[in-house]
Amino acid sequence: MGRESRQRRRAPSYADVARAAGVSQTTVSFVLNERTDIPLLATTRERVLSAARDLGYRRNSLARSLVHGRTQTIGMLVPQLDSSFSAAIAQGVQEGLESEDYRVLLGHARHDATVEARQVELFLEHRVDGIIAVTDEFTIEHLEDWLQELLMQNTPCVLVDDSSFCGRADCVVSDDFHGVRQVVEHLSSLGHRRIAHLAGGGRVSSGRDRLAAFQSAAEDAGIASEVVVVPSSGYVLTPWNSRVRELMGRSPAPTALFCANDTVAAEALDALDEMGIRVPGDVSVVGYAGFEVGRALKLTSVNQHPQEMGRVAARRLLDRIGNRDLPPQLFTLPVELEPRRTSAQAPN
Amino acid sequence: MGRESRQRRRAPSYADVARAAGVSQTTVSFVLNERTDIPLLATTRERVLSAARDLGYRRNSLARSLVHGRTQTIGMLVPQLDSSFSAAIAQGVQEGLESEDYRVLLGHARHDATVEARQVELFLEHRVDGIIAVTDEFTIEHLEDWLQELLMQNTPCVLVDDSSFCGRADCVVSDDFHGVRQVVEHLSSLGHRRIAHLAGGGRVSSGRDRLAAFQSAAEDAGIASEVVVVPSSGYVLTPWNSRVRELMGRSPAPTALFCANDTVAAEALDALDEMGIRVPGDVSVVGYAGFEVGRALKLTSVNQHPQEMGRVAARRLLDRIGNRDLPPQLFTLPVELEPRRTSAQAPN
DNA sequence: GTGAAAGCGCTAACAA
DNA sequence: TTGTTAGCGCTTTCAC
Repeated sequence: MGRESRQRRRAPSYADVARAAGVSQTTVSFVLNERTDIPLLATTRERVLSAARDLGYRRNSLARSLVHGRTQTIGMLVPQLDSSFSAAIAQGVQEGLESEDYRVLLGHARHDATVEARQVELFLEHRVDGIIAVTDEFTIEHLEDWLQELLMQNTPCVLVDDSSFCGRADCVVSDDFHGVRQVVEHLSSLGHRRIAHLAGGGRVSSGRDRLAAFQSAAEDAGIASEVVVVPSSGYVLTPWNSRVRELMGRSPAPTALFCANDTVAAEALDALDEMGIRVPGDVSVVGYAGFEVGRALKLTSVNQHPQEMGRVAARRLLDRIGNRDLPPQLFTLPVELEPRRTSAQAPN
Repeated sequence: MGRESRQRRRAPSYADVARAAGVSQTTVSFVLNERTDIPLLATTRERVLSAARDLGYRRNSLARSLVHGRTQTIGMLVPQLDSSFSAAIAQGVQEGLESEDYRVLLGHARHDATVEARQVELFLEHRVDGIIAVTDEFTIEHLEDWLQELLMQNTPCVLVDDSSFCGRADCVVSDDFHGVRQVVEHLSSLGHRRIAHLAGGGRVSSGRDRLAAFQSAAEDAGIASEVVVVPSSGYVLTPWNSRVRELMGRSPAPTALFCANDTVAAEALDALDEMGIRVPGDVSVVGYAGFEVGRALKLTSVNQHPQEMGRVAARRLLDRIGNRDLPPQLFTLPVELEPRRTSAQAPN
């Protein structure tokens, strides 16, 4: 048990197996890859297999990839993992890939465009077969920089949660238009007219889409003149608490708050609680795209299906890897309003 | 623009750069790897660099890894990503790796031991430099199968969230002993004696530790004879709702519920709400290790730091990759009770 | 200062 | 039915 024994010894290679079985490397390759197109003596097959087993042979996918020019690996870029949204997408991607044997390289951009670009670079150095990128409000403006290059060199690529590039790359998004519309119709049918929309960021397409959908739905409901939009603060964290206080101090105050996402909704609920305003008695609150949080708070909210988005993205990426000439496509996944406890008939 | 142009053309290699610069591949290698130990004419350096730039050369890490016998890649095994716990660990791992340029291969076991083993196999075929595995109640019994092999071949490996193997492998866990103790002391200091513990699974070490800690803390608080432990159902989803109903129907009923995790706590809150029992007026509820959910519900709970666990695991793995002879170590990270709105003075 | 050549572990023509 | 050989893109020893 000298120091040697603690080193990881070189893993056995075809050469070792070949020597042990008394055949050539080619034969080893044929046997271990189960090449049915090649006729092989059952006895040689056996000899090779048992030699491989005895030596504890394990295929080396690096060498394989080098030869094939294909890594059976995709890169998955996420803005952050500790958000249930990205995490669910990541989970869906893995599920979509599961049947094929594909590996996933994970790149975590932590909302930083430089890190993001570096991760893409690492993916490319690794010669991934394709990339799935979950877009991010904070880096979307720099997406073009690297996406451009991917498209030029025709590297398969699917963008999730933003449709800005839908003519040039595959995109998978939620149907925010109908999601928002359902919210407005829900509130409107409960008699709400003074609806305030605490809006998300306008940089990512989903933010813009939701805002546009809100306004269009308000018009169709004939309440466009009474709704109010509270924009987010752009690059700094929005102080929703004070916004809500200001909003509810108006007269007439809104009877419903439609929040851009469930985190905002949670903050709004806190503010209302502090002000002694009852939900849904005095004011209704609707969230958007929350998972655990929305459910835990029994928040009326729009359910998105991030896991499904991930699955769709993965399937599409595989298709595109198979045929790089597919035209770019936009996948719009349905969402649905789930009324829970925070919305009710408008007061008065 | 024939079909050719749509194919991904072979990426430029050293051979191409060498030809363009009129030097040998060796020189290209020296220049592009910034080998300061090799004396090189500034002019050749320039020629090589500009040729590389012109051709859009990008290093091929597969080939590199093959030569070096090192991939600068680690495998990260998670039971599932759509739980904020694993996701936060994953995030921490990435952060811990960030300074070095390491890649992360993601393996998602979806609570299935077969899938898990397969992912480990994929990691090994990819010749990862090490593995970080987040343990899982549902597969822990089969962990031994593959861990054994990793240890034998001395592949660096760090286990997160279970200490069962702490003598044989590096483990990173939360200090559940003190976490639970803080809960019992908190409740006890509020006058609670009849505390019910809705326990987690006993398969993973953290489950067992929490239970043991609960009982020991109850003894120290002199309330051991009054506490009650409600075990989970083992392999099926525990119907906590009915358990809580049964529990609160007893006489005397407990005045505090200590839940194994925040999801259980959320279910308990629902059940209590349905029964018209007020929290924390009639009964206090304490959760454990929740993040978004616990915070959103304003649940008194014990905060763990999964992100920090991931960081520690990553640092340790890097250390061990650097020196495989380190003795296995157990890292126990602090946790702290955060009293929020669901715990209060015991009634009467 | 720079290059030729061998080799990392595998695959695939082409021979035999 | 199996072996020989070249080559994937890179690093490195050893010459020049």
